[in-house]
Amino acid sequence: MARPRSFDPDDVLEIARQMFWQKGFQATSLDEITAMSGVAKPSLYAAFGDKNALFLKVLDRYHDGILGWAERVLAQPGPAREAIRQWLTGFIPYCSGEKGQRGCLSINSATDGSLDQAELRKSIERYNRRLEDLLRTRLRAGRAEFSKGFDPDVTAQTIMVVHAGLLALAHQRPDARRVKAVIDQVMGLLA
Amino acid sequence: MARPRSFDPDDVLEIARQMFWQKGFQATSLDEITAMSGVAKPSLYAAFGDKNALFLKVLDRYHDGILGWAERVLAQPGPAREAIRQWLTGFIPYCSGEKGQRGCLSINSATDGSLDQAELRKSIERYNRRLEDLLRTRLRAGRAEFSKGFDPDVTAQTIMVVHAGLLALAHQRPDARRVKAVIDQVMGLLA
DNA sequence: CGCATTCTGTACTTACAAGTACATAATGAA
DNA sequence: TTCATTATGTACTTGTAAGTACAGAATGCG
Repeated sequence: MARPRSFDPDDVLEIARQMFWQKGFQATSLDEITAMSGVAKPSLYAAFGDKNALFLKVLDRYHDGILGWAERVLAQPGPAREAIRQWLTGFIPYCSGEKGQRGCLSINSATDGSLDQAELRKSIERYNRRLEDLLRTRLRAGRAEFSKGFDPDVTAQTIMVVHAGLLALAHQRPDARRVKAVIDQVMGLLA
Repeated sequence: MARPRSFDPDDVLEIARQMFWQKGFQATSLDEITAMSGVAKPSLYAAFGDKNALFLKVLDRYHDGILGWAERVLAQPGPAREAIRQWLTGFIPYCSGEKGQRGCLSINSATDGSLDQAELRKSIERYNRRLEDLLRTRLRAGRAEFSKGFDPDVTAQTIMVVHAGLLALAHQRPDARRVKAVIDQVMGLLA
């Protein structure tokens, strides 16, 4: 009944994700996204709303990707300890070397002073809460593995902090072995 | 022999620090700094160079402040364990509640896509290295307090990661008690 | 006092990015 | 085929911020 869209919104979101992740929200212009995607600005506005709204969609997509992976890894059978170690270890490629330079889109965006802070914080908070829930649930389920004084709630928080710290320091492109050594040491808390 | 400067550069750096910290590099305009400081743009350019250079001076000042404090706290007599606990605990006001929202200027700036990344990374790297050196030195000096397998080098890295993680998550304004609980748990690694 | 020198304030240029007006193209339905 | 409807592309407006030209003010020195 009307002219169909000539592009796949998911493709554009994927391109925008890479660009926002690489350069940040503010430093990425819609003109650049237009150039990379081949989709003109009025179409972007029609499909996604303004730049803020586009970014929030990109961020949700990013969050969903990480959460999906976390669910898969943390749902594994076997000791909670090993599931969590594997989850943390999986971030090493994103926390070290050249690829680490861009850090984490979620953490990065929290500082961008031109984003709508209210919406942004809600999105990030939801993401952090879900991630922490996954960790806590797994730790509680594996309680039998740990000593009597073990506190799964605080430990889940601590792992979140370590995870955020590794990604915050990733911009410095640390050596992968050092990152691994830190993870190994932190795993000592799961006892 | 010429007209003297009518403002104190340190005052301007202090004002700029607050503004950059609150809103980020890109979102803070020189016009705003002019308005807050009462110093006109040509004077800013003459005194500090362009916006990048001004920011780097502000960042160095910020780094020096934290390093100075860390040196004081970590040079304390007594157990290394307590010195480090006190150092970490001292960040709680900056990692929680309303004041935590702005996070850490150093971590925040690492993501800003419009800064000169080369100079910026050098500055941050120097800062991180010096901080880690302070921690490592103190841990090595207090070796007698710890068990035989204790690794002061990796532990210094881990503390850096936890520190960065707390400040990265600070934007979500977590509860101070939760932050403290995480620190307490991490202190368990110093044994 | 008069002069060289450096700072200050106003007002400007330039560049770039967000968002939009409008004419046109592509579809499904009647 | 014709129309209603929605997408597209060009070109525009608007706002804002970085950086600067230039005239004038404030100092020390001779």
